[in-house]
Amino acid sequence: MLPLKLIREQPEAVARALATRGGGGDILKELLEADRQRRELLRTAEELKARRNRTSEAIGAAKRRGEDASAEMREMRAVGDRIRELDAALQRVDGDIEGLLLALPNLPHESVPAGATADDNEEIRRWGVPRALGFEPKSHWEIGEALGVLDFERASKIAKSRFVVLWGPAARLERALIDFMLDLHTRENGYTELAVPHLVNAATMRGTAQLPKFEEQLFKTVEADDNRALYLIPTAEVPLTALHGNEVLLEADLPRRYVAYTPCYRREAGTYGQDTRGMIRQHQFDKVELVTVTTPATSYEALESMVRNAEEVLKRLELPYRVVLLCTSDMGFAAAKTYDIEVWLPSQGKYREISSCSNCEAFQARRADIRYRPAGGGKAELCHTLNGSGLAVGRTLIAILENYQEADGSVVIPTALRPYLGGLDRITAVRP
RNA sequence: GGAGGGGUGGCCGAGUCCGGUUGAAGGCACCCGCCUUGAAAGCGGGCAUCCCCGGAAGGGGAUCGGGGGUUCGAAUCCCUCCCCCUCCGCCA
Repeated sequence: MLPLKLIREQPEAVARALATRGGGGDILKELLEADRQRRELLRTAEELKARRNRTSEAIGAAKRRGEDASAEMREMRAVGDRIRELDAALQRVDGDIEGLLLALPNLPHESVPAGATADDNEEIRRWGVPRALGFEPKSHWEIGEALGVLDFERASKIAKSRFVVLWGPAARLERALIDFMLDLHTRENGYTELAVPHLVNAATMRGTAQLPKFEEQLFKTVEADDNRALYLIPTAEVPLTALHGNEVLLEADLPRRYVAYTPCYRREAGTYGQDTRGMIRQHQFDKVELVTVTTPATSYEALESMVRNAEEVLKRLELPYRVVLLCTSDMGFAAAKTYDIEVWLPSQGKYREISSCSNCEAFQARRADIRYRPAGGGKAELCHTLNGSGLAVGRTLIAILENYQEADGSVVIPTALRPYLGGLDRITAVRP
């Protein structure tokens, strides 16, 4: 959410910034008009309330003196009715403004390249060299199905498409990846591990900006009273960021750096044609998520270190990747600046997203009310919130299957992971 | 699921029966000053948030879990919803 004051005071600048993300102009116009209306109503209502307060006090004083105040009381009854009308009108306008504000995306940081499509993203750096396989690389689903460790057929039987069952060594590999990532981030990168609810309420989803705009992407529980419905989290970013909602933290306690493993649930509405085979795009996938809550002065340093923390996972797994700075139109709704990390997938001959690290600045903090008290005391200020995958576990598993595939169809386990698999160094065929 | 208790400022905690100078006592924490070689203690003072008007000084409004109602006036009365705690039952 953007501050209304900023929109009121610098409408052209906001419009320009939003235009680079593709739109928002008409919403801005509506907002400015609604804001004008609101302030007019507010002034009138507050003048009447001031009068009522003064008179009521006088009535109280008169009554204590035993004097008659029925004329004033009659008058104030009429004033009260008028106030009620104005307040009702005000409430409608406030609701409109809230709805409009919730529909506006964050403003991009000045260092973000303006662009219309993903082609305008900027490659920042590459690490590692794709291994020369010496044979035609197979896709992860070909590898996995041949080994009997990825079972898409049975998954769609018991659920539907875009689910998978992992067998034996693949299931174990996934668990190993989770452990490996959590250990790295907690022991070496300074994050605190949390286990969080996978179902959250609507207010929480609003705080991180999944709602109201992206409801169709969420799985939701059915309740007799819809207001009490819960949503399956699409990422641990949601509970981790909302954790400090309606709190005032102390600057001395910042930054807060959290890591959590959770499954993520997404409807993937509108992606019917994309990545239909394999487990690139699933309704349920595992992810180890990093979240930082910090001060505005330190949030961009924090973004850089978060990307490095996520990259470290790929380095240790010896998977080639590149880091990409997303352009204005490719960023998520809440982000002011985003780096994607893309891992090499031999079967596709290209890099594919495996992590996304964003600084949301105060956008989520304003919605969720996450503030901090500055070290010297004084007014509480909004925090900046950041999130990043460290990493998407399912896609990491894919990357291992594809990058470590052998001519005989087996898959070598990356050295760093072997201690987490009881020394296992290779996946060979199982009988599902 | 049943029975009871409770939600007040950064925290603790009065006030709610009997509505009016209570934005709210007191304490803690915090900030400034005095005292002190320094610190502590002690003493004095300050200290909620948001919104609107205003260049500022300042003025006004709202907020005692949320929403609604009664009233000239509500932290206090009424309705409703939410959350937390204790006990019983059930249960991984």
